[in-house]
Amino acid sequence: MSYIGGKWKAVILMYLISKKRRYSELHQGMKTISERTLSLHLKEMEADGLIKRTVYTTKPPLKVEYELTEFGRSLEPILTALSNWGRDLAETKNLESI
Amino acid sequence: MSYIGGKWKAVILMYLISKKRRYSELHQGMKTISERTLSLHLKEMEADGLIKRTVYTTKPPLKVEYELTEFGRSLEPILTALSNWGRDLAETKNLESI
DNA sequence: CTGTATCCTTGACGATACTG
DNA sequence: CAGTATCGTCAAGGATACAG
Repeated sequence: MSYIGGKWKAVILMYLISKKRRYSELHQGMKTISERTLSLHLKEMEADGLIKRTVYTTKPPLKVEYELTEFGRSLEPILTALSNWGRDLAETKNLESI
Repeated sequence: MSYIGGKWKAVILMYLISKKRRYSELHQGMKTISERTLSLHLKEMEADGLIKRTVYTTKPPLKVEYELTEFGRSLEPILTALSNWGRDLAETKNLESI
C-alpha cells in the first residue's frame, strides 16, 4: 500500500503509536532520516488522514506535535505484526551466530 | 522492510499463501505486473529465503512452481493484517458513497 | 524549533523483444 | 512455458542551505 510503503512511513507510525511526538523527537529517533524525507512523509500522511498535526505556539520557537488519527490507529495490527516479525528476525540472527 | 516492500512483493506472497503457483498463474493473477518485475521479485524473494522454486521438467514446455518456505510463512500475520485492512478500507469507501 | 527549497543520485518499474 | 536483456522513465530519498 501507498499508505505504509516507502522506507520510513511504517517507522514513523510506530513512533506515534505509543504517544504524541514532536518533530524533533521523530527526527532524533530516526537518526538517519533526512529532514526533507521526514517532512514530506509527515505531510503525506497528514493528507492521507493517518496523522494529525497540532501547532502549540505562534511565535518561534515553534512547538508542533503529531499524533495518530483514528484511521491511523486502524493500522496498528499491521504495525505490531511488522514489529513482532522484525524482532523475531533479529533474535533468530543472534541465535544462529552462537 | 526490504522483504515485503515495493509495489508487488506483498501481493505475490499473498498469492502463495493458499497454494503453490506456477509462473503463469502469478503473471495472470497480477495482470498489470511486467514480466521483468515479476521475475526480479521472484528471484529476490528466493534469495531472501521466502519462497522456493521448483522445476518439474527439463525439456520445454517448462513447468515451474513457487511456494512459501517456512520463513516465508512467518510473514503470514503481516500479510493477513494487510489484507484485512485493505478490505476494510474498500468497504468504508463504498459505505461513504451511499 | 520546525520546517522548505534546491540539487543530485539511485533504484523501482514498465514495455518490448528475444532465448532455452 | 518461463523467463532474460535492453532501454527508458519517473519517483524516492539523501545532503545541504536557507526561512518563518
